[in-house]
Amino acid sequence: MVDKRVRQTRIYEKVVDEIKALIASGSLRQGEPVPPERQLMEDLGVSRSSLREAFRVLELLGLIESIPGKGRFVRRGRGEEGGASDPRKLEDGAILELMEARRVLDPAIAAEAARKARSGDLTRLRRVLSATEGSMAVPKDRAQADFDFHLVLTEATQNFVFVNIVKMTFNLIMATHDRIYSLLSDKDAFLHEHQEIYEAILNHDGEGAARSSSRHIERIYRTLQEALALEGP
Amino acid sequence: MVDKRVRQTRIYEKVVDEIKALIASGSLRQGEPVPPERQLMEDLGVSRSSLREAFRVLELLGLIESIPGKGRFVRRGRGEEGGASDPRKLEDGAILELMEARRVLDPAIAAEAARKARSGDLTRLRRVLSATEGSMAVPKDRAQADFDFHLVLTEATQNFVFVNIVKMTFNLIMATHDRIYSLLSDKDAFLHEHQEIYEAILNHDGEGAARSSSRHIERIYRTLQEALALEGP
DNA sequence: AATCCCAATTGGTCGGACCAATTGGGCGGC
DNA sequence: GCCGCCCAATTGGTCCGACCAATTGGGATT
Repeated sequence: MVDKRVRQTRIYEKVVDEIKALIASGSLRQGEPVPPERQLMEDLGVSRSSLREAFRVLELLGLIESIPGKGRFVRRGRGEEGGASDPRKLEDGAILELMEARRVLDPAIAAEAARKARSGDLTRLRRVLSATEGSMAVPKDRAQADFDFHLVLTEATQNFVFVNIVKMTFNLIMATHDRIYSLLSDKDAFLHEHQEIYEAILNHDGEGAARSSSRHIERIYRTLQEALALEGP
Repeated sequence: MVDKRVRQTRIYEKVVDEIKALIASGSLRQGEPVPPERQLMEDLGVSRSSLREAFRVLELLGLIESIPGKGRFVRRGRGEEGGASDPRKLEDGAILELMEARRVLDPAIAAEAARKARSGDLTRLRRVLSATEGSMAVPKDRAQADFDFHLVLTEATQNFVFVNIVKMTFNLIMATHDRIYSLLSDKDAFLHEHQEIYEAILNHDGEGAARSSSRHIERIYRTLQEALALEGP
């Protein structure tokens, strides 16, 4: 009998969701302090350890900031200094921050990959491209395809720092902001742009790869910006 | 005199980088189990709590999988299944790779910081600069000063992805290669370049900040290249 | 030989303790 | 009365010890 057991939910995951819900509902507003650990233990009925593991995650997601001796604070969203912004904007802000980082990174990585790629890397890129042509219907598959392509691309740079960074950012995207790929529905554009990047790399054209990659991420960025603006209250 | 330390690195962050280094160096291979918590506590000399917070992060980054009752395992990356994963030692090559990543990142971060910095960020930058003027004698202090400056600079971008990236890459430097800073002895150049970046940010001059940052990192890159070449075989 | 059972191992959770940084209020000096 | 210093309370960071649940492997039983 195959073991179908689903992974049990850890307590810290529940806490993460509860805090995220508190932020989304407006109970915790941007810049405001989160109740201290010792009080939350009581309110949520969990131990301090679980609480702290949850906050480690929330920090990494860019939702919470911890300051020893002071407290934890809901991070301020983008730009909007003036008060009363939609609480929902916080997670949206995190998504846009992710994309802004990629606007810088992706073209540079593509250029470096074009310079450094070996034949084995090209083969693997080709394989990823053809493998994902048919499997981009569901948002989850699009996310996976995008991740696969960019990871293989990054590994072609043979720079472990880039690889670490890409793994990290994409995992952040896929772990918690899977909403992104339901907003990005144009699979043909995805495939075509990836193809374009691949061809530039095939020709060892660093500048071309950077340009294609830049167009790719700029389109995604604009699309997300518009989609998130539309969703507003 | 007050301790000028601007920021202390959390223990779990160091653990995260040590584990990442173990994976990158090939000491821990994909699919293989990570040593159990109770043994790692001893090996790394940290408490189980810090260890567990580190693994929460490594899980979120997709590097580790935890299975209760069994153990923790290095997750298989999607790009590199074909075996032959050339695990390189984290040595001189890694230093240069780190610097190549910074050649791309630092100017972009400086430019973004120039656009986004608020008065509080400028104050903190000034404080870091003046605090480190006198404390760059020992290599370890130079490393700390460089880290502090770049971290505060990055936090001025108010982009948590950049902050995460910088924390990780710099911690990687300091954990495994404080040797870098014994090769970089020109403390006046360091200070002057940091000062220059600061002034560009003060004027909200994105392009200027990027140029200064680029000069800074290029000098470091060249210096390291020469130093490592001299040390060579 | 096959099966069952139990003890050891491992991650998950809890509670308590202490440290370091920050903060705010009260006390003392002016 | 005002200013400044100091201390106690608060808060996150770290460590330690304990117990639970799931898994595993080997030995005892059948």
